[in-house]
Amino acid sequence: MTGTEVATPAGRPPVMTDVARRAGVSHQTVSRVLNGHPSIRPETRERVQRAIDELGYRRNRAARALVTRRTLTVGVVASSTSLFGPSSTLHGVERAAHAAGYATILSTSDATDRDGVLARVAQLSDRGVDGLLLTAPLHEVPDLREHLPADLPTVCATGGPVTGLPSVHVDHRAGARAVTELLLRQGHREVRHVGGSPGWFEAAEREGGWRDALAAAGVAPAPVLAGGWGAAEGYVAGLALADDPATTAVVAANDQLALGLLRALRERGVDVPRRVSVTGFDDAPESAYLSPPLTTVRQDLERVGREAVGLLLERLAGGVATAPEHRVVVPELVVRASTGPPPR
Amino acid sequence: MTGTEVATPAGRPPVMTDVARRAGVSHQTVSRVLNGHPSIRPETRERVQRAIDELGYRRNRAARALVTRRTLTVGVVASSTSLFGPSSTLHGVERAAHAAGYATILSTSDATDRDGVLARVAQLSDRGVDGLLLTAPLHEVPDLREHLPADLPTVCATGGPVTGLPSVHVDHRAGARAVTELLLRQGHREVRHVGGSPGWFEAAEREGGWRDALAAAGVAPAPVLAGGWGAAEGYVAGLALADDPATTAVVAANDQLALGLLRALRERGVDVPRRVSVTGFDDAPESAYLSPPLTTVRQDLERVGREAVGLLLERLAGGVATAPEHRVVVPELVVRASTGPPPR
DNA sequence: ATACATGGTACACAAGTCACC
DNA sequence: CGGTGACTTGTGTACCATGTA
Repeated sequence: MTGTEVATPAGRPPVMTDVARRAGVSHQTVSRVLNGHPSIRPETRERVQRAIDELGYRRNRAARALVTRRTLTVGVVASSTSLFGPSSTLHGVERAAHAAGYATILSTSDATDRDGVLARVAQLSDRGVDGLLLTAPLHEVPDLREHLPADLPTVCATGGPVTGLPSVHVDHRAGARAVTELLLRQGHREVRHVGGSPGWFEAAEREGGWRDALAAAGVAPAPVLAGGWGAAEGYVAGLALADDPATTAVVAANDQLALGLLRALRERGVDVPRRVSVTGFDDAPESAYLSPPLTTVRQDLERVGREAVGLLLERLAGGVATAPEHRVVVPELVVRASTGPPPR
Repeated sequence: MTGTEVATPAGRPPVMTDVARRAGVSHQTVSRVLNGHPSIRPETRERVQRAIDELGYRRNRAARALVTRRTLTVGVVASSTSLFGPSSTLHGVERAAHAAGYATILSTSDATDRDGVLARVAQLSDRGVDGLLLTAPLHEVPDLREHLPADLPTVCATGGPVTGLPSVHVDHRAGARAVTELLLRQGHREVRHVGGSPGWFEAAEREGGWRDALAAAGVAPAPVLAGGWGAAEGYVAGLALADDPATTAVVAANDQLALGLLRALRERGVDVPRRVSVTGFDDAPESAYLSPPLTTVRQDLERVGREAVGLLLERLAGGVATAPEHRVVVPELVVRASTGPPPR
């Protein structure tokens, strides 16, 4: 912290015995002070502490890790970290882990690629992380559990529950159902859907929620428009929808898609929300400032990250492998100006 | 990788001597194989390798770090990781570091807070990272160099050059000058500026570039509108500008601000670009899909991250402290439909 | 005789911990 | 309370002796 490198006369960074010598105590006593052993006279403790400060002594992490078999590090395997969702989750993870004294090693794996993810996991395991947090889309790997190191506590913060692993996830289905129901309530007789990237649990669940709501209302779902997570895909879908006079409402799988949709509809002179209502999913910070402000579903992803870390810390502390717990975070409908009753 | 935990008969994970025993060689030979020592018979090498595979042996990172004094880990101190800019840089950093065999420990420090950053640095240093990469806004710390651990290779990937440290940064000034010049060329007699968050080098430099261009054209700069990095601040600025008939062009310090501006102007019935031209900075993925598509400045931040890692790796390998190098990444003007000639 | 390939031993790295006084 | 000494964690490595080609 001071920048000036305090060291022993010998020139090398101080070690525990240097502290002991300086404080006039033994190796053992310094260790007791450092690890909060009860039977240490306050005066001794203070003398040791002073020696530590004067020498600028810092415990060597590697040596501790070697003997304690703990690194106070958790590995995080994530994908698509440039997207708003994943990056929010990661932020929550990093903060919560840091607050608990753990560092996070992030390893991004670009694809929905099972072997890629497993390779990252192996690398992190080799690095000696105490636990593992997965946020990559993994629903395609039903036997994931068997492919992970058995002795490495692991939790998921993904789109949905993962077989055999504790996980935290948002109830995307409920969120999508809620927006769709909103539109139906406002009088729309048909609601279209622009899907997220194939292979993502989030995409499948949101589509599922949309279907659920339609089914409950007795409306037959029109074909899903092939999508993705970006504005470009939304734009393409929007151009297609603009030419269809029957369309009065569109549920997009995320806000970026909705942004692209809005652009395409405006370009074609289709008024939102008077002729077509549009909704998103995520509530990205800028979605309140689109034209018109976007009706969407807010999901507290930082909380998902926090809770996932909490779950992991429980495993790290408890040691006992209780049944895998699945925590569900409920999203919240945010109604803005991009939705309204259909034209008559 | 297999998930089945291969271990010695004793039940504990295999260590080097287990491999040696199994291969019928010595401790020393295994080590030589592992570290690529030249004088090893191919046949022996193979026998050792087979033993390693059969036992599922993995070298213990902590033990290696203890003796080699290298962890193959770099620490990254970042702030505002939820913003598009920082998160792009981080992505480049993570990928480049991973490709070079280094893991990254991310430590986010929320504020433009010098002590906060230094605390993160100290924690990472204690963790035994081999090098440090700073992406937090740090121009306020002219004597930063003296406050950092002297023996820890450190580079910056920030808004601008940092005294005494190697760094990679985008030439924000040139970027801002280029957009401003574009507007002047198109005939605008006055160009306003909505600034970024105070305390950020990026914000200061972009404002500087705007001023430079105006000065070169002999135009007196109107007061900067207080800003930030979010759409909300842009919206506020936009409401103020909408009422000013003299305003025909606005340079925003980033795309989010521009998005807020567009929203406010549309709300007030001000046509973009026919009455007012608007530009951003960043070229976020969705900026091509705003209405109208945003003229902006693209900066290759992933490259900034990559190059910063490259600089760091040089220091880690070379050892020799050459003069701090500053690499500058030149941004690129992206002209879209949000700009045009002023109304006559 | 001269490389090369390997074994054996010993110690270092820095901290944690146990038994005993 | 706290000192002493010995031993542990898993690798890296220097040194020196061997054996083989």
